[in-house]
Amino acid sequence: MLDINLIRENPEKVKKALLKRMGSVDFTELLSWDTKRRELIVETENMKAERNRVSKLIPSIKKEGKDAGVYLSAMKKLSDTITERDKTVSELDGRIHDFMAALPNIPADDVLAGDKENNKVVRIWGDKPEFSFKPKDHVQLVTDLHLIDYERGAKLGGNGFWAYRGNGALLEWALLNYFIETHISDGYEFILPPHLLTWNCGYTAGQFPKFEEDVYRIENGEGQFILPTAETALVNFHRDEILKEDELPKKYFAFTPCYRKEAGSYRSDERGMIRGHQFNKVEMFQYTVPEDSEKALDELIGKAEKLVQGLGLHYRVSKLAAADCSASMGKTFDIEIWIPSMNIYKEVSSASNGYDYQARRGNIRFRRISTGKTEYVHTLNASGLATSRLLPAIVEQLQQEDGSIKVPSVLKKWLNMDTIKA
RNA sequence: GGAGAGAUGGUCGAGUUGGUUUAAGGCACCGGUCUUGAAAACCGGCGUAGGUGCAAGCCUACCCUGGGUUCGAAUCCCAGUCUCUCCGCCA
Repeated sequence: MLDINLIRENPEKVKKALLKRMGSVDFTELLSWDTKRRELIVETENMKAERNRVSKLIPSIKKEGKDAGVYLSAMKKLSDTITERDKTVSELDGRIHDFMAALPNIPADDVLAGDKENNKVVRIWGDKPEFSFKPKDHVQLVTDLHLIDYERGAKLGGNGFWAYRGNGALLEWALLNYFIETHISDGYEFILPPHLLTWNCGYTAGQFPKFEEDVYRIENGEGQFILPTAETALVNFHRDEILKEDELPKKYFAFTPCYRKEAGSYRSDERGMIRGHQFNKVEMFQYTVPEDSEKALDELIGKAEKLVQGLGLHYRVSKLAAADCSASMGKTFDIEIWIPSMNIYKEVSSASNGYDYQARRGNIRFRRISTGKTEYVHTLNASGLATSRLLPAIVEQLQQEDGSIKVPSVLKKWLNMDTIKA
């Protein structure tokens, strides 16, 4: 949610910024609703003040034994008018709210306009592995090595699901442990949240109402949906709270599977486990004071990169153009990992600064010590990491001529073998 | 799933036969006086939001949520949510 004051005071500036990510922006109607609303509020509040004043007089009039009938009927009439005007105000409130709730975040000044094609590679780490033999693709590798069972996964969950088995499950579990251990030692608090969330959680995160179709909803539940990312849970952890300035930043991470409908997605060219309806992810999250959020974003990207580096995998970092960022986010960097067989870099982490956008939706504030006033916090999230693209990258980048996979040394604590063999 | 109890500002808590409570009071917290410093004591401040005003301020709303009754609702009525206790069922 944007601050409507920004639009009142400088509609052109906001419009210009939003046009970096949207086709068209028009505040004319919004501003007329807003003006009308404020006029009506002044009117009705004056009436309410009058009603309060007179109502307070009535007991003493009665006490004196006089007849208050004149006042009663006048106030009855006034109350009816107030009720009617209040209805109009709340209708306007609703319209304004719906309009505001549908607006995405304002892209940061240094974020380029346009969609994917304007994403900028800002860093490259390592080199594309060269093979002295004919490398296999990950679908073949994980199948040959019995790491992933696609057929039985689809038998159980339908198209877009797979099952980890044997060493594949161990490898997955080792990766998650590696992430978790790293985050704990960096001072992040481990959260295991509910996987079923209420509608409000989706709203605060900025996924609802616009992207309700992207999540699975529980048909016979109490209106919950299954989380598409742990971000949705973590951003709601402090919803409707006023935090203390000196307890910020709050640093959390969570492990959950992520469930996504991926309706209308480009699955056809993405074999294997590049895009599924369920994947595992460890998610980092920070609540910060506004002036520290850029620094926090750097920290999050750095942490995600360090995890990939630890695995010894070639990747690059891209700064996303405005329209490629999620609606709630003002700035996003993706860490993209090299998938040799596809000749392409695929996202394994997305690190974003939401600024105060989610905080406004979720009413998440802190009290500034120097002023005693409340302000909205900034919220940031970053995957650390998602495994569904990582595992293909690992098996493809670290495959050897005999078809086995070299196990990264950071994982040996949990996966006690040098290579994964058939 | 059943029964009971409850929900008031950061926290505890008064108010619940509707109208001198404009939500008392304690604690915590902040500022000040005193002190070499601290504590204690004393003085003052101290919920959130919307509107209006250059400002001081003023007005309005909010006592779990949403409706309703009334000139007037923390207080009465209806529906719901959550928490606690107990019982049942279940991994």
